[in-house]
Amino acid sequence: MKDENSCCRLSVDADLIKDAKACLVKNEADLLTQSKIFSLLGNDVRLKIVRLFLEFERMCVCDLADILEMNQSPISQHLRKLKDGGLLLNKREGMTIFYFLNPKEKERLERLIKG
Amino acid sequence: MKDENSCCRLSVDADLIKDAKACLVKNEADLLTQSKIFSLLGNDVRLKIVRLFLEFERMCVCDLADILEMNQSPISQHLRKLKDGGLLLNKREGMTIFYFLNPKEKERLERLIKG
DNA sequence: CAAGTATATTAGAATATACTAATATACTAT
DNA sequence: ATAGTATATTAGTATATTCTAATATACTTG
Repeated sequence: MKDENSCCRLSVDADLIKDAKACLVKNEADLLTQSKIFSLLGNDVRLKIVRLFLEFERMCVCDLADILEMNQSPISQHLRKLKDGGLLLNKREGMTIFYFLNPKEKERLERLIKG
Repeated sequence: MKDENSCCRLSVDADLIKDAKACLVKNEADLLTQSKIFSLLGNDVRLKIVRLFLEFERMCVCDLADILEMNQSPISQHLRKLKDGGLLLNKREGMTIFYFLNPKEKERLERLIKG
């Protein structure tokens, strides 16, 4: 009789299993943060947006709609996700709401995207 | 009358739009590759799997099922995606199919995940 | 070859994602 | 205040994702 998920080698690798579990627990805190960021950058429209902000200081929704040749609504929705995820901030100036990289995340994003 | 997506500042920022479009075109090639990798790492189970492979040379499906306390089937499905995405390779040895990092991607993954 | 085992695949359900189209909000400026 | 404009939000639809449960595959080994 064997565990539903385990093959017969279980006893041999008991140490690996234990060590690996410990390894995950140790990194649990930032793992979810990290996967959240990856999933934000895992959409090509959002990745384009973030890449643009690495080159161009600040842009408004309709700048991006023009650049990406998309409607304003989906751009706005992506910007919201990026803002909710902490990657972007925004600031109104007159009629325009400018978005820009959250300075706290800029270095990380540069590292992730530009290498 | 105005373009559906554009606000009245369009003419002012014509250069930005042009430069930004050029910027995207220049990076188009690796942008999709990059967003594909990010989306693979944007799932917390897959991120855990890849992190584990950065610490432990090679593991089989049921190692991972034990470690992550998940059924074999979803693990197998995630491994397939990681393999299809070029991040993992595998090799049968006796009864066991071992997965391991694709050496061509190891450095990139280390950079992305460990910083 | 036959039986057993590790792994892969499939179908299906629940949920999440990303768009369109329409509308609401919040500000500006006369 | 009123009208106008930039942006945000909502409802709805099509598609994608991720799991479970069941089954198929491919190998090993007696």
